[in-house]
Amino acid sequence: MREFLRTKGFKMTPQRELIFRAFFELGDHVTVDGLYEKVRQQDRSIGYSTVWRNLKLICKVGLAEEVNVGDGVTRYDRVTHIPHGHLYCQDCRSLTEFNIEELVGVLATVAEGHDFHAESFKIEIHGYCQDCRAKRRKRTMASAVSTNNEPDQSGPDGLR
Amino acid sequence: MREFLRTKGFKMTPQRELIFRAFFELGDHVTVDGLYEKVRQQDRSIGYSTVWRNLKLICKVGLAEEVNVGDGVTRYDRVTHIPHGHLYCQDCRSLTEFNIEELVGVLATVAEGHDFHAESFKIEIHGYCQDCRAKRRKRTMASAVSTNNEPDQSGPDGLR
DNA sequence: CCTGAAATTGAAAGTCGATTTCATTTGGCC
DNA sequence: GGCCAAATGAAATCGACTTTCAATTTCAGG
Repeated sequence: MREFLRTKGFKMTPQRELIFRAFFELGDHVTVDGLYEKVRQQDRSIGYSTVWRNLKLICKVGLAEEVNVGDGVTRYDRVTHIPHGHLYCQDCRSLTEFNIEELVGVLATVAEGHDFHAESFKIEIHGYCQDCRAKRRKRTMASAVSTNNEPDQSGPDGLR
Repeated sequence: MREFLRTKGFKMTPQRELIFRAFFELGDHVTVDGLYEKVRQQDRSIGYSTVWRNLKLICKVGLAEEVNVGDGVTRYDRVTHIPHGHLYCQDCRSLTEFNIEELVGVLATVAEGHDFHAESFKIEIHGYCQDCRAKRRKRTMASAVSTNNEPDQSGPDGLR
């Protein structure tokens, strides 16, 4: 790794070493905060910005890429070269991957048809995962008439 | 419209009237700033938060939905019921729609296979539109050896 | 082993769009 | 008309980044 970075003009530091290691241990869909937490367990002195910068660096050297499902938090995936989409649970915010090799062909055709130069494809299915549905059922069950947990039936100005 | 809102417990106001009208005139992919600009041309006294709240309201009553391509700005689309994906130009940030009726079936199957309750599908093709590619070619052409416009070949710490 | 330029780090400050607060002003049903 | 919840506008706040800056560290070369 040190060697790999050196060839790209970057130096290795203890912090970087730790951050890279932690990133690959955590696997996919890592958030800056998540990685920061993890890294801090080993070294309380590492700053948030250092973690952030190194996550960006990992992307820059091509080992990861940002994933943005539109919930305001950027996640980082290891680059795999196997095109995949994401199942995004709107409840627990977890991501699950699924293969989309058969779909990229269709999308490539669509792009072509619009004289658009495609760089990447993004496919997401938003909804509720098995676990959260189960929890929700239980919760609703428990509170018979209940304090509504669900759909935003709030009145005017009850935006949000 | 007034009637439609009333049944949902909302009142009509001159500002709301204006904002709703402007939203439907602008068409798809409207941003808060964009709508604010438009609305302000008619009434300089309307505040940004009023525009924002009404855009949210339009979503709440089911007439629009948020579109988030991960560039930090939320756009609003009129709800159509015709499933569509977006071609997103990374240069000019424009959105173009394309039909995905044939793909939702595949995605529904994927979700099922993961015991995931799908609520919505999101399909995006990120890349460069025809126009921007043309402009880019011209620009590159003009500056022979040039000041590089392209790929981030910046050195260390040149994150961004 | 030294050196010095360049890269890196950590804390703090700054961005920027989204969202909320709050005092005040309506809208619409009696 | 009068009431009261809903709506508005300005300003403050939030939160996830992103940058700044002074101090520290790395490592290519002597």
